Formats: sequence, structure tokens, C-alpha cells
Amino acid sequence: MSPELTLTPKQKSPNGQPCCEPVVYPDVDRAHAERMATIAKALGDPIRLTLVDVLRKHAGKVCVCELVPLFEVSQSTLSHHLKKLRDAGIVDSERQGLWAYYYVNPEELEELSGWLSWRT
Amino acid sequence: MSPELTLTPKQKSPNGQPCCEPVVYPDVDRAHAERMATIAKALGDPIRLTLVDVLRKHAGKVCVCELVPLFEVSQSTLSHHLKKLRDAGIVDSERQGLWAYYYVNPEELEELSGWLSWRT
DNA sequence: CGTATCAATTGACAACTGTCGATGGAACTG
DNA sequence: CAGTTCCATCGACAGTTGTCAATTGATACG
Repeated sequence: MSPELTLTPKQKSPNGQPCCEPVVYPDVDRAHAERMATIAKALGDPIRLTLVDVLRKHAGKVCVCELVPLFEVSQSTLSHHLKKLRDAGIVDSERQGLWAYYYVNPEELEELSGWLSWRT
Repeated sequence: MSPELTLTPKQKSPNGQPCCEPVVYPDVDRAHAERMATIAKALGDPIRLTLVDVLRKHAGKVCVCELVPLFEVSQSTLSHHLKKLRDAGIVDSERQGLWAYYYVNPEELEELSGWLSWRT
């Protein structure tokens, strides 16, 4: 399964020398990696990932009061998760009277999505 | 920018009633969400995300001693990050003499990648 | 054998996370 | 105005995270 390109077999380097020079470098720069890691971190909790799933599959805005009963956590915990998603830019919300409606910003997922589905 | 489907405008529910029934449900089940969240969490740090980038773009196995100088953290911190990636199943390693070679398990990224690139 | 090298593990520590119950503020109802 | 409802925020708390320096264990060299 693992790629079987025979790599340059390492030799022990002479005494006092570091073992090797770096021969590989990242393709993503630091800012790029930080933005994507922020998004990934926000998705790194089952509740938040499911929230994004619900909001994304439902084309439109969803009231918080419909989201709360989907999970077995308190209302304040859910509010906290929604805030994390907002802070990461993945979702946004809008107040209408008593209710708060949430929706996904699909563009914010694109960078990570593109990187993740990179092929050869 | 935001989807402008006019949602069923909510009415205040009669006293003592909850505001609404949930009308939306997740498409992902709990186990599915947990697996993907585990992967996302592992990618939720810039160093780990960059490590995966390096390992993935380099078709083959990369020696830890080449990875360490790419980042401004100590060897033990990098080892810790590699362990997290291993624990999540994203990478695997192989010892050869003194050296440890790491490589990506691309299949482990597919589930999250597929979910993330979902369209309408 | 003794020394050097690479990488994993340990222990420590501050920072952050997920959770809850309680509180607060805005907006609607009567 | 007084009472309700929805949702965000606060304070607390145990658990996890990212980091380092120091140690350990395996392997190689002379």
C-alpha cells in the first residue's frame, strides 16, 4: 500500500555532522497553512462538524432553536460551538426578532477542501 | 452572497410551547462525524498540516531528520506532532537503522476530503 | 567496549477546550 | 408594564494541548 520508491538510503554522516540536509520543502506557505489549520481546527469536533453538515445541506438559514435539539448538549454549549464556527468564518448569523439564523459561508471551506483533494 | 431563500418566517409559539420542531437533520451519522472530526482535529495545527503537505507532495518516505529543520520547534515537539498524526492514522512510520521514515496514508484523508468537497 | 547520533518518551507548565448552570439582554405578548 | 422566550455570555472546572529541556533506548561506529 505504501509508496515504494526506494529513497536515497541514508548513510551515517561523519562525526560531528548533522545527519542530513533537508531535501523536501512544503508547498504551502505559513499564512496559507495557518488559515487552513484554523478551519480544520474548527471542524475538529463532531458537534461542530455536524452543525456545518446540517447548515450546508439545508440551503438557507437555520434557526438556533432547531439546532439545539439535534445534539445532547446544553443550549449554552451549542452557542459556544456556533461561536467557534463564527470566529473561524465558516458560518455567519443573522438576528430576526427573537431568533438567530445561521448559515454557512461555503467559500471559507474551499481553500482547505482544495488542498485536501490534491492529487499527485 | 448569502443564500436568499426566504425561510418559513417564524411565529412566536403559544405560551409554554417550544419555539419550533427541528425540521433539519444531519446527513452524517455520529460515527462518521467522529472519524472526520478526528482527522480534522489532527490537521488543526499549522505544523501538522504542513507536515502532511510535505509528506504528501513527496512521493515516498521522509526521514524525521529532514523534517525537523523545516520548523522552528524542538525535536521533541516535532516528534509529538508526528505522534498525533500517527494516532489519527494520517501518517505511518517505519524504522531503518537510526532513522525513522514517515509517509502519508492517503486513504485516511478521503472521507473528510469527500465530505468537504460536497456540492449541492 | 565506549562514544555518538537519531528519535521517542517523560515531566513540567501555561494556555486553551468542552461542558454545565446561572445570568443577562433583547424582543415579543398580553 | 410584567412575564416569556430565545440566545449569548459569564464563571467554574476538569481535561487536553503545545511547548521545552532532559532523559532514555536503540543503533551504529571505531
